[in-house]
Amino acid sequence: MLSLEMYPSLSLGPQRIGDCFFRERQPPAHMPLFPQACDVNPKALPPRLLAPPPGPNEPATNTPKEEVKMELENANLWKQFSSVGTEMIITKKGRRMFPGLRLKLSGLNPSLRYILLLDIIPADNSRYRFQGGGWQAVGGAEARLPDRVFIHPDSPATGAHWQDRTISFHYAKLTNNTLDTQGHIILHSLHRYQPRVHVIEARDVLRWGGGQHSFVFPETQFITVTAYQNNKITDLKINANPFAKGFREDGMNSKKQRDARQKRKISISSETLDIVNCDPCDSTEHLPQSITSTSSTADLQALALASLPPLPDPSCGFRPGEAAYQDTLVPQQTLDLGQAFMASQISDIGLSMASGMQDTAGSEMANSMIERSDTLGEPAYTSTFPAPEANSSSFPSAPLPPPSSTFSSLSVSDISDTSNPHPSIPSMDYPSILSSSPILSSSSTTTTPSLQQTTFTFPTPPPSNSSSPQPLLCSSSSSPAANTYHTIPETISPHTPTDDSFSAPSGLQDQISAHLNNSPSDHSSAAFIYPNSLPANPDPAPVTFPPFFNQNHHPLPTLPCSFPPHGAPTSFPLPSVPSHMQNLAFPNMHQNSAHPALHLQNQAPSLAPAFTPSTFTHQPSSLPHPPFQPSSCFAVSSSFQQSAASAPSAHPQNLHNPPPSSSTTSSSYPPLERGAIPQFNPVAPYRPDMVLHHPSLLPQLDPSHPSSMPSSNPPQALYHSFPSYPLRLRQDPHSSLSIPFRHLYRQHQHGHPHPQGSYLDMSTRAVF
DNA sequence: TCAGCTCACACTTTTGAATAGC
DNA sequence: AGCTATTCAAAAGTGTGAGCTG
Repeated sequence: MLSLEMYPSLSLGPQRIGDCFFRERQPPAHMPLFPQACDVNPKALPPRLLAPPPGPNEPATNTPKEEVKMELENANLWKQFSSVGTEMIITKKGRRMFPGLRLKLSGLNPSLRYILLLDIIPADNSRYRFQGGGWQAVGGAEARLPDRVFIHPDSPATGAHWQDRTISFHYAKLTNNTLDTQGHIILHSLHRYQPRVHVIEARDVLRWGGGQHSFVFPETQFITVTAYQNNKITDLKINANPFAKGFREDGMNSKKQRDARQKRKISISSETLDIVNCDPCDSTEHLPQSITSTSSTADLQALALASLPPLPDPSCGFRPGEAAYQDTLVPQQTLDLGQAFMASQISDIGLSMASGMQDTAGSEMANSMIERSDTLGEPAYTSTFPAPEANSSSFPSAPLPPPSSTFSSLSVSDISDTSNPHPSIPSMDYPSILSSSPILSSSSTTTTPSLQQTTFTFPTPPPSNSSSPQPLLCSSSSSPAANTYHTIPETISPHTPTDDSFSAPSGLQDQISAHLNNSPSDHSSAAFIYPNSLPANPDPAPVTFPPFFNQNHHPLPTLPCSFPPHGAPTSFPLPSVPSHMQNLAFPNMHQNSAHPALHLQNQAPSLAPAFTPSTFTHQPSSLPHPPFQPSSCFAVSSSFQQSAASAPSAHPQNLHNPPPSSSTTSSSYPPLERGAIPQFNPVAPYRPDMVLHHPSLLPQLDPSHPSSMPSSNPPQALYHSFPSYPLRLRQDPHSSLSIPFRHLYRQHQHGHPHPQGSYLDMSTRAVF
């Protein structure tokens, strides 16, 4: 839990609470629902919405030179599921993910604060159906739903906080309710998705900036379902999830127990009838049970009887404990895929809980145990996710990756090292797409992992913590050495020519450069790395933005909420930017695009790209399905590689192998082929000009949809019925950003705050 | 007819308040 | 009075299966 003591900057007034945020277990009182919160008259807000930035004299924190790394703690469990074809139940009310994401972070600056986000993006453009024991792509994906982001409840927290414990996102819930008001992550059923975790440097929840690191673990891909399709998955979940313990063979809710209950009910009914009919059958023995027992009591009795010798066969045929007793004698069936082993390892969840595990739900603990057990005997990690074209659900087994996925956000080049592919994982088992897909054909020979270049550098306010060595991103891009993130572009695509590919208008770049040059002291002048940089894209010219953070802290004059029409171009004015730069649109933010615009002045650059799978297009299923490469975590470095997008090569088909990295030690996984995960293909680079003037580049969902039609007009909103509620926050009097935190809101449920953390809806849809 | 979805159900774990003991 | 441990009940998380829907 957060505390004001720990995070003084969180000591915002009520408006802060009402700002579409909800925090886990916070007092529910006085928390207006979103979007009402956004309608609050800004003028009524307390003067100080955000903590003042550190003073000029305030010591800056040093940016840690250590690479930010994220490890998937329960990677083995994930791999077990992935080897079968992970399915995630989604319900109207929201369903937790199991397995959950259990992560370990390292390389953070202990004194800086970070926000951890979880978002889930489509893995491809297909809809799936479980046929013939496997998943088959049967058509095109449905229109993309509002992109919501789950904010880890601890956010923002210091790097020390994140690194001292296992980070779990088990509170995040998935729903298929497109009208969901709970803030859950909305997904389509029978679609394949890829979770992503973002680490964003931030002074507090509303002040994001600095470096961003995005991590993708291919083994966490899953297909959403409303009911489990694959029995193997069901068995795995039952045996791994403590909440489903009752469904295990020896559980009270196992099929046999249920059948027994059913029989007993039938018997009770018939017995009751008999009693009513004055049937003299053994009333002294079972009548009390028959009359008073509920299924629960009957089960308890049955359980108690289980250890007893068989009861004499009642003359009436009513044997309450019979089934239960028999059930207990039935040995557990051996589970496929090492389930038996798993079951044995987690047979006593309570034990594991008692072992002193912290910060984990029971399921997570079970996972941990499973993980440990996996390290001893790890099953082959083979993904059964189908290759759409292959028409086959079965995949060859792939060699097991290292027990854990570790990824450094800065190690893009490492994983992309084509010259030194990981021998341990010669082939991936999410193959089909890769080999068959023309898009990936070029990359099929490369070991470069597909990277979602969602991380980018971003102006960071000076650290308030004097103990901090240096500000993470205090310097402009002009001084690469100063910022560890600035080096990412080169790191990612060292071999690519520098340049040029960045399509930002030269004028814009000049302006930015000029601005930077003129504002040397401005921390915000740091280079901005836009996401979705293509590995192939070599040299993204770093795009620098004018300072987004105004160091001067003034009362917030207003907190206007604008409601731009859906489909309207997601552009936002940048006060401190030249007039011709005022409308800076992010391609992926368009309504019909996967990710609506993020109207964050100082944050938009960092976030919008981060949550924008630019490569995801609502293409017909006929499109080749991108391959899925399990095994490694794709670190998304925070460098900006916008150029990739603009360059023709940005297209997945034209992707080039990233340059080999000199250091491969940071990643425990072998390099993945680029584009293994479709949406992570650096296809859609950020190109303001393209966005504004090249509608054809926008995602095409429905030909009939206005947004899909080429036109000079801005793309139409994908979700017409849902207004957007950009929240305009002002961190200083000089700049006002239209913040697209449309779904940053707090949920009220039965008068209680949302217990599951914070959600940020990146879409244009309103939560309410 | 059927695939997919919703809901109630029973079981389980988790959580927090109440209580007891020191 | 304050702290810790225990107990208890409510809330919430599970998969299942019947029923509904298009």
